Amino acid sequence: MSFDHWDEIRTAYQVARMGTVSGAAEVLGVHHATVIRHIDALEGRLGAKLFQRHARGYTPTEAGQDLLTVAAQTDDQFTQLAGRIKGRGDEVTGELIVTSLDALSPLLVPSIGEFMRRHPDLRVRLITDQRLFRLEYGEAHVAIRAGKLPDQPDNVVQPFFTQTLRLMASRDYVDRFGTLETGNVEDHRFIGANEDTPRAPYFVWLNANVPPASVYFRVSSMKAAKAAVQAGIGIGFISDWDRDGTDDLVEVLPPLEDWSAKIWLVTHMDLHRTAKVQTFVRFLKDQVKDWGVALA
Amino acid sequence: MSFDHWDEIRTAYQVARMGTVSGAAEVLGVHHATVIRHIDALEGRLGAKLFQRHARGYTPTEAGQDLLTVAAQTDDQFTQLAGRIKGRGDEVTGELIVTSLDALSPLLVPSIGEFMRRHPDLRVRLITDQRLFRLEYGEAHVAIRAGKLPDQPDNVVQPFFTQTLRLMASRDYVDRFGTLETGNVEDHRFIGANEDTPRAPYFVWLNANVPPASVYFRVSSMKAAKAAVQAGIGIGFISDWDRDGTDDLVEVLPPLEDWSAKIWLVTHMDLHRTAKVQTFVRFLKDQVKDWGVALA
DNA sequence: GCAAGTCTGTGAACAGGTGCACAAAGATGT
DNA sequence: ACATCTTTGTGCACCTGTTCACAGACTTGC
Repeated sequence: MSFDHWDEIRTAYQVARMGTVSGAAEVLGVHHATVIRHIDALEGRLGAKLFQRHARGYTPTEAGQDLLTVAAQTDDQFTQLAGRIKGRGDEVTGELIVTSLDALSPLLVPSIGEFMRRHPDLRVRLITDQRLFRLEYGEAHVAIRAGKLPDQPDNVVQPFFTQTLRLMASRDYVDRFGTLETGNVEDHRFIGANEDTPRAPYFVWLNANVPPASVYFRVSSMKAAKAAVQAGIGIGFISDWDRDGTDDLVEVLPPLEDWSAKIWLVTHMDLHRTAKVQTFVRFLKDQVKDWGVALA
Repeated sequence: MSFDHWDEIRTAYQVARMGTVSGAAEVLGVHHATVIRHIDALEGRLGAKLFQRHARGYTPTEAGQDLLTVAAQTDDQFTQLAGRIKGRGDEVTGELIVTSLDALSPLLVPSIGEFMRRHPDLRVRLITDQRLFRLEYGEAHVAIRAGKLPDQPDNVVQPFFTQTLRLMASRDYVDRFGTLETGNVEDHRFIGANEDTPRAPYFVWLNANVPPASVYFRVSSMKAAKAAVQAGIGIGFISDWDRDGTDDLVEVLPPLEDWSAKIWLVTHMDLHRTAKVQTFVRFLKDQVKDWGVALA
């Protein structure tokens, strides 16, 4: 159906360009006997003469000239392709796919915006989905993951920062129920997670230390949890970096070690070395300082 | 500068198309180990990863997708090229270059016109030049030659027809000088060739049998010779097929064997088998019957 | 959850292609 | 007209790249 040996076309192309087998052989860096054999094989395969042989060299026939023009285009496109691929490693363009926890979006998105301002040719796709996106299938370039250190062999994992949380309630709630320091756990109303076996360490702590009966409100996102706390529904976890509209809230217990969650920056081994991923990862780790969170 | 191994791009193309090394190997008709080595070599040469390897196969990276689109175009163009080259052998299109003696143009051109009417896609270039065009350099597809049988090894030569000539003069001339049958050669006025050593057999005969003093008019073309005869300048050769405006001329001597010139149809070995050349040559030999000339 | 199937990956035997040396033929320059 | 140079063409030794066989890892169906 389609051609079997593209190299032979390349050889024939150089012969047509140079006009001689010897010249083509020198350009191609092979012996002239090889060139002759390539041409013979190609002609045999096509069932048509591509060149007229004479003592001064090879002159292309009609078919040979046709091949010349086609192969010239191909050569052009391949050189351009090679240039693009080689060059692409050094520039930050194209698409960057980042998968992250939705909870971190308020933190992450402004930083990504700043990154895009520095690299105008970059298109970004931020995926915050329940399901785990697999870097090895090329579904994402960079993943921001929480929890235990992933042990995927092809992934290069580096610590991003440590997310510490504050257990808070509204001033209104404290007026009615007091803080945890003053009262019993059983007398309080907690905001928990929908999942029975949550992976977040603070919810693990909650499951372990708070009876289910005291959990009056269960949510799926940190955003909902924060809103619930602000509404005075109960005691809930709020990220330490989330200072927006938390002035009216009070900490009902000093932070515990058990609540802190390590956040990891994960890239695929193959993509980690590329400039696009590298600069993005470095930029993100720089931003951490401005976020006012604990470094990992 | 440009790519060294086009076959590797072809391999990578199939891998990108199929998604797996094994699938590509089957399509390419090689072992899958070969495919892996090609990809590895190509990636090493480009300095960039083209695919992400995982247990379900190879998924192309950004660079791999770029290669996919480029190589798809290439594959298309190569298949089209092969189709054109293979098909070209069966059809009579493109350009047909014929080199001939200018003297035969009045005979040849109408026939070529008829041939072109049968093959509308054919463009023809008729070269009637002093210098000999060399078929082995692809300068012409078909050559019409006179004289001795050429012995070029790569040329396939076949007899076309035998050009016989008539030695004629105007009625007016005969009234003044008589014919050759009635008078001496020395008393006549001949029309000869400019060249000292003419290749045409009838001029060779003229040189041998007519003293230079009797040659009063020398020309470079048969057309000029005919005009000279018609003007009553002297005795000259006119092709036997040339009946146009020769009614007022009289033959001053019956045709001799020495005057006849064999006309050859010459093609290059490589091109002789092609349908374009074949049909043209056959058509020409058919036309000979209508020309009213002696078959060779 | 286990087994079958599919995929990638790698070291060793093998073979097809490559390079080499030499020959022949035509072109070129003196 | 001769010698020199360039070019194509070919048989043989060698080496690169291919095939083969096997292993390992993951996916998938039962």
